[in-house]
Amino acid sequence: MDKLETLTAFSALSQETRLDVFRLLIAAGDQGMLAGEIAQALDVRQNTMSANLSVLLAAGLVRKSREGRAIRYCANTEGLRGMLGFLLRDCCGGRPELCEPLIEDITCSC
Amino acid sequence: MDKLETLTAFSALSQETRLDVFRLLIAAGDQGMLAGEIAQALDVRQNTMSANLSVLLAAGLVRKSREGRAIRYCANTEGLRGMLGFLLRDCCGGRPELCEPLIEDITCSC
DNA sequence: CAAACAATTCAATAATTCATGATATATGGA
DNA sequence: TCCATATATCATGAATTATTGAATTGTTTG
Repeated sequence: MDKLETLTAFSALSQETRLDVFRLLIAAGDQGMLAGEIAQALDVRQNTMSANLSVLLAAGLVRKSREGRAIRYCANTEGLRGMLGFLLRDCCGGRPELCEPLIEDITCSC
Repeated sequence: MDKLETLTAFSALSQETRLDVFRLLIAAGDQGMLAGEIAQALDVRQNTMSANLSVLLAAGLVRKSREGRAIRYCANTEGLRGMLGFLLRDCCGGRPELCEPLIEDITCSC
């Protein structure tokens, strides 16, 4: 993850609806949610939600897959991990081996 | 850390100069850096840097302390921790005890 | 193939954010 | 007190971002 990707990810999460979506998808776990379900759960219009989901997708924070005529979205913990990795890369006096294991663990494949 | 604070923190880190500053301060560790040093290191005008430092301060991501006529800024890992905590609060099917220890550890008091 | 449904894209407006120049505040030293 | 240094604030204009209504694409069912 480079600086631009990290900025894009932070920018994506700095908007209320998108933060709500990401947290919802984190809570939903591996099975994710359909776009329509997400819009309904958060009481946001369909096209607004679609635009916000595209932003999260472009930021690498969610993944999508078609399911019949609906589209399923899942949180992409890989993206979150990359973001934290870039942010904290030099946090231990340039010895990343001290922090990287924690960053690996935090993204909850638990 | 509530939703508004989290949004403020993400917003603060979604701007290139501020992301650079935060990473610089993370790397600088406990001793932090003077406002002028930061501006010089990143080649940013004094008033622009001051405005950006205020944003980081308001977001709880840095702390400041006066030192003679200069002002020293340090990364505030507490703020980062809160942000991640809010983001991942429900990541383990509502069993925070699975993730919170990791979130505690990640902010590198190492 | 046509109708219904799910989601996306487009164009336009409204709101927010950013850097800048000028000015102001605060501290230390002569 | 007067000046120099270090940082912060203010007002402005330029650029970016968000939401909306309307139109469009892709999918399933009859």
